[in-house]
Amino acid sequence: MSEQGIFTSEARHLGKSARTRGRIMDAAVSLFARNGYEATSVNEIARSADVANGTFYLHFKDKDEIANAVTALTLRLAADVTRKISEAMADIADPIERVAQGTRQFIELAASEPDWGWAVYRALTTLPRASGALGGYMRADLVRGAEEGVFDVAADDLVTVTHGATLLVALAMRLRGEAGPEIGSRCAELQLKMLGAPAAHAKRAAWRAIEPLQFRVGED
Amino acid sequence: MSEQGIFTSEARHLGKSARTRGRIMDAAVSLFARNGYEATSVNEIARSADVANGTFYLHFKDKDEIANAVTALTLRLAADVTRKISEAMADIADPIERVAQGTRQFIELAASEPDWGWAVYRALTTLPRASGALGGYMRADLVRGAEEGVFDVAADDLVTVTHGATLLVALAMRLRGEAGPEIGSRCAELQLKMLGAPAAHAKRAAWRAIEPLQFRVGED
Amino acid sequence: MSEQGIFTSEARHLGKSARTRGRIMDAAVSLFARNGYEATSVNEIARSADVANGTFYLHFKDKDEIANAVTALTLRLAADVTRKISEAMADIADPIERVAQGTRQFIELAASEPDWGWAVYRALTTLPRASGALGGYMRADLVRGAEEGVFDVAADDLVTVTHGATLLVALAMRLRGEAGPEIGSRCAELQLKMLGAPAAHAKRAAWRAIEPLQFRVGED
Amino acid sequence: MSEQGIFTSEARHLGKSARTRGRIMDAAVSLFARNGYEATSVNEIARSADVANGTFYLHFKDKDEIANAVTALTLRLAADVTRKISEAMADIADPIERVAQGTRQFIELAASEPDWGWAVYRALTTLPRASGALGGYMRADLVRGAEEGVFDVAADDLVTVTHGATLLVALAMRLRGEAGPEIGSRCAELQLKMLGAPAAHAKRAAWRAIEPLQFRVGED
DNA sequence: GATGAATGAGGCTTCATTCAT
DNA sequence: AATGAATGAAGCCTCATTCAT
Repeated sequence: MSEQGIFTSEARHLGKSARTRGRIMDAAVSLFARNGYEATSVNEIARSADVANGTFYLHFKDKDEIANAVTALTLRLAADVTRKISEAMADIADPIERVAQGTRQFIELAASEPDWGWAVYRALTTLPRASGALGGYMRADLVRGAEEGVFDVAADDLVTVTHGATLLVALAMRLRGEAGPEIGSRCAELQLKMLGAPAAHAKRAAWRAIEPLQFRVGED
Repeated sequence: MSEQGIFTSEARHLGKSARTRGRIMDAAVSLFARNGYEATSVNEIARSADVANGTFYLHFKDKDEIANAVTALTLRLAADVTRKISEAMADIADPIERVAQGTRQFIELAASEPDWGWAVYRALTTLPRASGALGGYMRADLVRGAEEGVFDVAADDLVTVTHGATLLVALAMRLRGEAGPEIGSRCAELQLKMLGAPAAHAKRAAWRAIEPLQFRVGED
Repeated sequence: MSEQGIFTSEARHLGKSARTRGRIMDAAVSLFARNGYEATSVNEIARSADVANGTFYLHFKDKDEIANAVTALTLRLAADVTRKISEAMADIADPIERVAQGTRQFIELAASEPDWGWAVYRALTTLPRASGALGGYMRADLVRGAEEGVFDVAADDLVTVTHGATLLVALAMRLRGEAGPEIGSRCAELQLKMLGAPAAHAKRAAWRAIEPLQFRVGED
Repeated sequence: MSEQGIFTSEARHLGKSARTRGRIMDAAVSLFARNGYEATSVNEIARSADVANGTFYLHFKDKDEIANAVTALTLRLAADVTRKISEAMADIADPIERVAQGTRQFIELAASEPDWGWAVYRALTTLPRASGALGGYMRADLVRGAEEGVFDVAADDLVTVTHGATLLVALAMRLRGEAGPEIGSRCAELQLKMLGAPAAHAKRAAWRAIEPLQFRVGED
């Protein structure tokens, strides 16, 4: 099971057709993330999914449709992940702690599932609008922090997108192997300072020991 | 002269061949920035540059080569710009003031030359390594600030790339018309807070009235 | 029963397999007539017949076979129709009256069953040899008329095919809705004049009131 | 020169590009006429024209465009031919003689240039509207005959289309080699009788010795 | 140097046909 | 008998690249 792709695993309880579709999606996610949409051919996806090229079109109307499907699923999984991270922090009220934990857990989760991590990275990087879909839970903490006066900026577009971009920079370094787990802490610290959180408090929250979450991406 | 593209103007003192090459580069920059590398065909570039398609290959070995040339020139021009911005601030010593001015001038310059702005955006966004090439002058201020103790973080990769990404977020909003000139100030403020500059000082520097620079991108 | 296709009804007393085959043929007739052989896909036929695409191949070796089967059945039904029209005119001896009635009844029958009408039109139009198969009963009247001296031309190929083509021109106009029931009379008049029948006699026969036949295409 | 296709010859004085286009058109005319539009592939056309498949698209936007071009040129040539036939009969006033000559000359001309003959046959057979484009000169004689009272039917749609269909039946037999030059006379006789011309006059006109026209299809 | 016609590999997509269930 | 997922050849078209002028 652990050898399966993120997206195949969603379909593992379903029929054969759904599993084939999942294999194709997995192949597409990986290729799109590695080479981009344009540079990835349908035949390449099919070959990588070990199906005939015609089979692709049994499951997707055209190349556009799989791109949309991949993006939608990527974002849905990302939203699931942020929701679960948020739920796991249900007992934490302090927005500073929440932002710090959220950023760090998200990065580590992505690091543990690099295909998905790159898919998220590419989706957020390529489709500017994607951040909106994902950012829900993340932005909630920024809004709350602003309301409570712990942050000194409103959670408008510039701030939320910059906040997200900061996370993505760290995420990419982590995925590329240019940084270890501490990058999450450093990134969180930058984010919190940018938001206007008190430096000492930010540092403490960002570097506090945390325990990794106990779920995997794509789990139901 | 003002009707010429950014890159043609570089070649205006050179021979006819160099001018043709410049026209092709200009066309490519604009098309790559607007539609991306894959979606831009060589014939389209040639047509847009008003040359026969075969002419393209007199000046560039293949499509890859022009992509590299475009990127290199984009980055060189970007470096020129940051150098000139830096020179224009020769009498400003305070790193906080320098970062604020640098960010704001860069964004406004890009806004006044959107083709170039998008080219820079795309280059920095697509090629992660590009930030290194560009960041030289910008990073110098981060380094100096760290040394002088005005900033509380070292200018390492995470910090400089995040610093750059923050600028890019604002730049994109400006180019898309989603924000006006004030976005530069807001962006600079976020950057400075992230770097650990005192909030009051940061705000003052970011919002101080400035006068636009008196040069154009691509001028020698 | 009246909702069934022309060809299904042929199979209504037979086993399930034959009925499925009939449904497939009905779908094919209609699609071939509407869109042509090449533009009609096997999957489309199967879908339109409400069977799985694989089922098609239980009943037909390949796409060619159903085309032949459809053509053969179309022509057989057309022959049935002309036979029945001929039988209904058993008490009419005058070849002029028989040609006039035959043409008019044929056109109106086709108009009342447009799917079949188009199938016949297409079969006769596409396959030049088809006219031979169909023309049996019609030609008989031409032959008899020539023998009796009411027509002044022998019923050779040119004459019979032209006779048929004349009918087809009128049939198409009728099916397209460009003409009403009177087109049968006008067509018959042209045919009879072409055959050399006396003009007055031809006109009288062509325009005499007739009563529609009391059977439906495909009835046994 | 006599080895060239009908359409190439139109381009023989033009540049290389026009000649290539002509070769492609010639190949397409022949293949469309032999196998039909759907059953003819672009690659087949290119191969038959001795060009690379990509070359096709230098000259035609898509397969549809060449079909239209072929049809348009076919009809234009057909109109040219009927015009020239009409001009060659400038000194003949009698509509009966004109119809007879027109039909016979048209068939013999087509027989002498079978590729063009088949193209015309297919165009008129496949595109019902095509007869309008072509029929101009032919219909003029029917109209005149009706006005002068030599024919007893008005030249409406049914009559003109049937008139044309009659010609096409004979044309096909001639092209298929199923009939010799006399088919023109026989066809013309049928047409004239259908139109109500006096039988003796019709026969005389249809069988009168004629001399073949002195021009070739596609000549300027 | 410049032109633009020509090339052919390769991409997207359809569809007749097969096969495991 | 029936299903419907899977196959892969083939069709349409684009485009990077070459070449004769």
